[in-house]
Amino acid sequence: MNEKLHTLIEKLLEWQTDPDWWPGSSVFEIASSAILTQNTNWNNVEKAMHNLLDSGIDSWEKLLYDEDLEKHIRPAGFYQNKSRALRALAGLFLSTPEPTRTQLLNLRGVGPETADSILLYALNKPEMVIDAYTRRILEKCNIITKKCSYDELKTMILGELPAHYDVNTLKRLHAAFVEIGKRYCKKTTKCNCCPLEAIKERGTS
DNA sequence: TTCCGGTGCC
DNA sequence: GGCACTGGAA
Repeated sequence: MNEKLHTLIEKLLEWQTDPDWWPGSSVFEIASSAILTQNTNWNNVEKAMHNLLDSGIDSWEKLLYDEDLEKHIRPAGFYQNKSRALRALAGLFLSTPEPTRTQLLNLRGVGPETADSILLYALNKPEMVIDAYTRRILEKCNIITKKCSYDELKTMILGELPAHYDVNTLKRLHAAFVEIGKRYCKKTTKCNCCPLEAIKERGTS
């Protein structure tokens, strides 16, 4: 039990963020954008998604056989890696509509964060997403160090959640991390206007 | 550790 | 012109 982390999570859950904040109206759109957003500004992801949808690519089958996939997703960057990952994901979803975490992780270009994003937001499975925002906020609050692995951090956070947490709680918690990360906890800015500042200043427990 | 990468902000 | 952006692979 980490008192400081527990308090921070309680605080974040008080935000009452929208559990359905992740843009996209289908499993295809949500899961595809999870690939596209890897280390990339969301603004660029939207451009890539619009290119796909404007070209009539709105299903795994169409994406799999689209010869211009690289061109369409170009604005999202890393387009060679991401187009390969998208095709791999399309193949998996076409054969298995509800893939497991292990199946997702076996795809080249799908790591733990992308897998958890797809499971939580596209398939409504109870997984916690650990992203750059989550990590940065917890580092600046002196709750973790850089050495903390993805799985360690995920386990740590799940251990502080209310006993009967559900999928929407996980979505709202991650949404709150993203919100704080985007608005206050920038990489190069200070913490003095952050709503979590009080927690940061509190000593480690 | 380094590479993949276009976009927007400073 | 420099750098950050909801990562992942080798």
